[in-house]
Amino acid sequence: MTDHEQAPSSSAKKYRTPDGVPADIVMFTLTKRERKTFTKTLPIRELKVMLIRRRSWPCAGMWALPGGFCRESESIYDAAKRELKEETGVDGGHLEYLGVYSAPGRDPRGWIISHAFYALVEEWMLEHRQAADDAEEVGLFTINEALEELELAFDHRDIIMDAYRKIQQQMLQTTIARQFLPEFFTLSELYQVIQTVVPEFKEPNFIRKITSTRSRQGILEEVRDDSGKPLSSNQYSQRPAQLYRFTDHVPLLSIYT
Amino acid sequence: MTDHEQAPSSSAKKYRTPDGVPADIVMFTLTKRERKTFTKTLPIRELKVMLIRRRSWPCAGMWALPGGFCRESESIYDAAKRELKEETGVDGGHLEYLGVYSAPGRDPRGWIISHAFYALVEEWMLEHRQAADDAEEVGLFTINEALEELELAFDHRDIIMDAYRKIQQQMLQTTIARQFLPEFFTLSELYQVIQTVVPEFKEPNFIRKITSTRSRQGILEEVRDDSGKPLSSNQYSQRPAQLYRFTDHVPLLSIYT
DNA sequence: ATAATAGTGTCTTTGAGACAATATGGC
DNA sequence: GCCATATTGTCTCAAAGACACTATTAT
Repeated sequence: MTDHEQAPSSSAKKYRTPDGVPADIVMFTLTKRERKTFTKTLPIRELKVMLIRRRSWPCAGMWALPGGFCRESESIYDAAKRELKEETGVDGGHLEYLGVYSAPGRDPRGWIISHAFYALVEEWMLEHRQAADDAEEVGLFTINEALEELELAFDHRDIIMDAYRKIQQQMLQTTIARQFLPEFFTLSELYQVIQTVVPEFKEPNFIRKITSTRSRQGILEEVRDDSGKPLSSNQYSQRPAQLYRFTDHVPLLSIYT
Repeated sequence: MTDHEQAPSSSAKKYRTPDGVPADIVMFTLTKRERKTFTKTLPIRELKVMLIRRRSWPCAGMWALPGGFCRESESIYDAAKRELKEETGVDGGHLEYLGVYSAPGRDPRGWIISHAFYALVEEWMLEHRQAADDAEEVGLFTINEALEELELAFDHRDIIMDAYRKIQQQMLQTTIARQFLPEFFTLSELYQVIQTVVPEFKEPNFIRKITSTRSRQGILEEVRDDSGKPLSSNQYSQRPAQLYRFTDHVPLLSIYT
C-alpha cells in the first residue's frame, strides 16, 4: 500500500505538514559598462546576481535571495512570477525552475521547503526595486563576490552555485543568450555574452563557424531591411558588422552524433 | 519587504500551509524479451513505466504513479529514495529529480504539492514488488499505453509526459544508457537501447562514428583482458563483437561549436 | 595614412556519409 | 559452403583549425 492511501486531509490534519513553501529567485543580470577609450569598443560586461540583506530573524544581517511564500491559490511558478514582478516591477523576463531545497533543518523557522528559480533580467529592471522599496538594502554582486565574500542566509549558497552551473549549461545548450542581447546584435556581441557567462568558452573561429556550417544553420539569421540589403551596425567598431537575430529553431544535441 | 519577513512559524501558525508534500516516481524499465528465431539475435526491448491502480478515494480505480508523503525528518530526495526502495526492494538504481507539480486543485484532498522523480530500474527489481504487496494491482505499460489507453489519476499524465521527454533528452545527452546495459556491452546493444528510448534516433554509421572520431572519444572504451587482448562476445551474433564499457567522461555539449 | 575591428582566402586535417568488400563463427 | 552479423576499405564532401590577407570606417 502506498502512502497515498494515508493522505492527510485538509479538513482533519493528523500528519505533520510543512510550515511554508517559498519560491526564491536567483536574479541574474548582465551589467554593461562603457569602456572609456579613445576608440569605439565593446562595453565591459559582467554577470551579477541580486541579493537582499535580511533585517530580521532568522539570518538577520546576512544576504539572501529575494523570495516569498507561495499561496494556496497559485502554483509555485506563479508565486515566483509574482515575486519577480514585485522585485523588478516588470512582468517579462526569463524565469525558469531550478529545483527544490528541502534538507531538514535548512530553515530555523520550521519545515520550510524552498523552490528555487532563476531569472534573467535587464539591469534597468532592478533600478525600480532599489527606489521603491523602503530602506531595504539591495546589492548586485558578481558570482565570485557572492560565493567568496558574503555571508549568505540559509542554504542560499548552494542555490546560487546550482543556478550558476545551470545558467552556464543553458548558455551553451540553448539560446538564452538572447535574453542578454537586443533583438539585433553582432556576432562579437554574442561571443562576448557567452564568454561573460562561461569564461571557459573559447572559439577562435567563432564567426566563421556560425556563418559557414550547415549544422549550425538555423539558430541565427542575418538581418536584412525591406529591400533585402543586409543590415549592419558600427556601434562598437569602426567597420560596420553584420547584424543577426535568433530564429525559433532549437537544435537537438547528442553525445553520440 | 519580502515575504520572508512574514514567515509562518512552526510554533504559532497564522498562515495557510500545504496539506502534504509527496514524492511521486516515474519508474522506467527496459523489458527484454528473447526473440525466438532460428539464429542468434538481439532481444526485443521496450520502454515501460510502472503504475499502480488506486483502490481508494480520490481517483479510486485510476492508475497512478507510486509515491508517498515526505516527512519532516527527510529531504524530498530521501523520501523518493525511500519510496523507490519500498517499491522495488532495492537500494540502487538511477533516481533523479524531475520537477514540482503545484497547480491549485490538482489534488482533491487539499493543497498537495507533488515532487516528481524518475527512476531507471531493472525489470527484475519490479518482481519483488508484485509479490510483496498484498493485493495491490501493479502494471507495466508502454508509454503509449499509459498515455493513450489508461485513465490516470491527478495530473500524472502530465508528469509521465514530462518524464518521457526528459528521459529521451538524457538518453542523448548523458550516459544514462549505462543504466539499461550490463557493464560490458556491444555497440549494437547500445544502439538498440538508444533507439528503444528515442525512436527518432537514426545513425547509419553509428559504430564507425563512435569508434573513429576524436570528439566522441572518451565516453566509451574497449574492454580488454589482463593481457591486453580485446574482449568480444557472440551472445547475440555469429561473429563476435567487440565489448565496450562507459568511462567516467562526461562530454560538454554546445550549440555553438 | 593609421588604427582597429570585421570578414575572407587558402591550406591542411579530421569527420560524416554512403557502399562495397571482407572477416568470423554457427550451422 | 552458406548465412547473418561485425568490421574495415575507400571515396567524396563538409567542417575544423590556423593564419595571413583584405575591407571598412573614424579619426
